[in-house]
Amino acid sequence: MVKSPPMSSNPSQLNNNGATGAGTAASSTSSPTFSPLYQQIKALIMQSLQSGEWKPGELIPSEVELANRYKVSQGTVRKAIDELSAENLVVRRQGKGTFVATHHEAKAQFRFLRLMPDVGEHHAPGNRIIDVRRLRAPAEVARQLDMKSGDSVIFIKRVMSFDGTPTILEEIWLPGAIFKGLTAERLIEYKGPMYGLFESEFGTRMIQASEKLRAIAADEQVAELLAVAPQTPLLSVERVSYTYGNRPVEVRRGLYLTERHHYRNELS
Amino acid sequence: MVKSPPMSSNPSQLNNNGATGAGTAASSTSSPTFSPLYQQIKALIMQSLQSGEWKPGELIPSEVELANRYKVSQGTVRKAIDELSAENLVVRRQGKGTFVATHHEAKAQFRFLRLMPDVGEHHAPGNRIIDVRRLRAPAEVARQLDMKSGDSVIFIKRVMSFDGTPTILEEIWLPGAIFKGLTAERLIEYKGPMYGLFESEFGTRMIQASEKLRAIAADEQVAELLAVAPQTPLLSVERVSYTYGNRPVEVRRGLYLTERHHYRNELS
DNA sequence: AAGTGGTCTAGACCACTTT
DNA sequence: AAGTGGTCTAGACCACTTC
Repeated sequence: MVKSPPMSSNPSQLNNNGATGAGTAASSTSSPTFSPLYQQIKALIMQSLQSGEWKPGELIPSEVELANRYKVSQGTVRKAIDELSAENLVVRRQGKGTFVATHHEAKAQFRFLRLMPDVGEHHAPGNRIIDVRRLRAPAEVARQLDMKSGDSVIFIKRVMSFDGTPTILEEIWLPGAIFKGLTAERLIEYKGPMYGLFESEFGTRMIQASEKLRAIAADEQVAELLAVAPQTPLLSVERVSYTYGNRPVEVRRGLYLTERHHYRNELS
Repeated sequence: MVKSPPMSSNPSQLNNNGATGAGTAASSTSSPTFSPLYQQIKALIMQSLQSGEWKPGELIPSEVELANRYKVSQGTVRKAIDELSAENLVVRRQGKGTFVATHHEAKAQFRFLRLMPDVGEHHAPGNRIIDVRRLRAPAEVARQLDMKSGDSVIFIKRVMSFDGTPTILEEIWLPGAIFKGLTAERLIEYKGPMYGLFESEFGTRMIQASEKLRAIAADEQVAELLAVAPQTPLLSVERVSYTYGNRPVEVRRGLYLTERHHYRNELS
């Protein structure tokens, strides 16, 4: 007599385990792994993001609409979107809706560029493309990109300048299969962050990255490109970037001149 | 006629704006700033953490109990604790309860130590205390600690070793008023992370930190302490640590030898 | 006025832990 | 069996945006 819960129809093909309440583990029989409903919804939404059903910058369906589509309550959809929002995959705007996150925004610009000027503001960097070519992946790069050694990759070498001072020398490797049409011209003429170009022109959105930092001494070739003395200490930043599903799609090795800049990191 | 919501008594001195529903902005009149109920609850809980009503490692009252205390629903308390958990101020354990986070845990150890060995696991570091003394705060340190130049600070200088290899040279400044009884003996005899000592013996818990990284060259004094050649490139890490209420309570300048280690950072 | 995300409540059931 | 956090639902009202 204690119970008279409202009871809606069971979510179609989702693994909800009967009743109104929630549940994590298996209930009836079979099936190896179960997860909370909102995690399943989250995974479904992420699939739609990955497949391009909703593109960067676009509005995704409202919470009510998604709740109807997936046959769950709005609160469950809400919790799923909460996590996607916390992971910077979508952006919520009160009164307007929920949008697919994009690298074409002033806000998202510096999420992947942690080098800050010691004093003053961040200006738009200069971008000098030194080299773009197609080559066979070196063993170490292939390993990091989860490719076979010798597979085709696009290689980019460039120098970024701040206030006219060469500051970052970067080498970038990208899977050739994904970034087939990428040329030096396209990189030079493109205004804005490189990840914006990748997202718009190649349908590949970087959503996470892992960096290893070291201090090294500039060799002669590097010193010349950065216009500093050989042996100048440089901050070495080796990055592997990932797209949906933790698929590695970029290796980037940067050398940062830190005489008037620093790499900012918040520990929390 | 559309409404017959359940309606509980109004939360005592909290700024709930009538009715069952929520609300952010002002409703009736007066009062300058408002915030969602769960934010107010979060602030109240944080006060209890800061005041030491619930100490690190201890169990805090259950969600139901807190809901009764603050005269709000369990869901509202839940959302408050969700955020505290996301900020690593508390740790939830299903079936057991919610605990105040502590630096005395294997898990929390490496939240503030990002230097990782290139290969293999992290071993317990050796800790050689070079100097501990009381002195007047240099201008720059005073500024970072929000103190007056010349105020009393505790100064610590130490070298940490991994696998017997000197790897980190650190200088640390702490407000003298807070860390009065801190001696070299105490630092040497203490086993475990320094932040655990600060938390247990001085009632000051570091909850957040901000770091600036640079590459520099070792001078002769540094080179000798780290047993490397002068001019060896080192990773300079300047940290300001904060306790509750964003109060800065530590300045730390570290020089990391990155020949067999790297500073790991996840961008997400 | 209608639609969207944001807050709050109440109640139910679940999984996990301890008694 | 009792208590705790974890999930799910339904419904109400709010603030913000657009029509």
